[in-house]
Amino acid sequence: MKIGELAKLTDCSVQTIRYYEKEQLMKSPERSEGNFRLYNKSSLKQLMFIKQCRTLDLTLSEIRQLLELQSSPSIQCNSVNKMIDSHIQQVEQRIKELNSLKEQLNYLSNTCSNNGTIEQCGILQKLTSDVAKNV
Amino acid sequence: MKIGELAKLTDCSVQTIRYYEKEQLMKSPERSEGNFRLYNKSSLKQLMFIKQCRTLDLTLSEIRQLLELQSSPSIQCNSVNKMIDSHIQQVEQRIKELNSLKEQLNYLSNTCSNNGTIEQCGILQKLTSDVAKNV
DNA sequence: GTTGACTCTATAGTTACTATAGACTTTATA
DNA sequence: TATAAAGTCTATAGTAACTATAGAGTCAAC
Ligand SMILES: [Zn+2]
Ligand SMILES: [Zn+2]
Ligand SMILES: [Zn+2]
Ligand SMILES: [Zn+2]
Repeated sequence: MKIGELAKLTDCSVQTIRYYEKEQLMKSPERSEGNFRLYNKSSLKQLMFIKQCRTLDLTLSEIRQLLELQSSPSIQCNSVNKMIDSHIQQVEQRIKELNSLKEQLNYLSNTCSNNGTIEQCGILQKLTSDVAKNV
Repeated sequence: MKIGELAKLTDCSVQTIRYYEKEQLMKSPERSEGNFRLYNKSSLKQLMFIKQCRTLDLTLSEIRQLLELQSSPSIQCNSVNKMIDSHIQQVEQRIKELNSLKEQLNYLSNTCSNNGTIEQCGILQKLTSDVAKNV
């Protein structure tokens, strides 16, 4: 199949597929006589694996590592574990941050009566006075 | 004060301050005879305001809008409100996403006994079989 | 008068794409 | 068969918000 079909099947953009190839996440496929990329089922699997990893927010570099590991099936897998666990921690950390952010934003939002002028706006006043506090 | 002192006071990097100036978030300060930037208390306030907004994850473009609004104190403030409320929604959305991500990652993590080989690794198997499922 | 710390501008790199431009190939239609 | 449309090719630049570097100039102290 040509790149456009692969793109549709995987819900990736054509450019993204070419990008993954350039970044060595996808093997360079064969080419047709007219120099078009030709993919097969194995390419499809490869790309779906990458996509799956991306939905888990693994970086391209981490995915590259996983792909490398897969090519040495008899070594220990604890590095895979470490990677996933460190991700979980990062995600947890980010959730904490965002929850605190949400609180702050809600607090700010409540200080605005929503029918006054910029000058009277509690949000801007709060943003400015927090500044003063911090200095 | 010179840029290094401002950087220390605000816990920003020198490059970031210059970057904010280039991006028109900070006014271009006066210069010394030797062409060094010279800042005052007002610059300090400005930068702290920006920093405060950044900790709330406002984009530089949004901060620029806020700064512009502040210079017309008598217009309505509802646009400020809209901006903040739309942020809150985005943050909530992201928290949801991350929670679901965390679940998936935890599930993956549990499928690894942590003392086998790559070939036996439940994580990689799961990542690959999820792929198959999606196709 | 020279060392060292600081500053200056301009430029490139980061991440994971996305969006062009300009040329070529293939498919569909008249 | 001619041509138009759709798809593909490479190469390059843009995105956000910085960060890092090179190479040169400034300033204070010893
Ligand atoms: Zn990671
Ligand atoms: Zn308001
Ligand atoms: Zn926003
Ligand atoms: Zn494992």
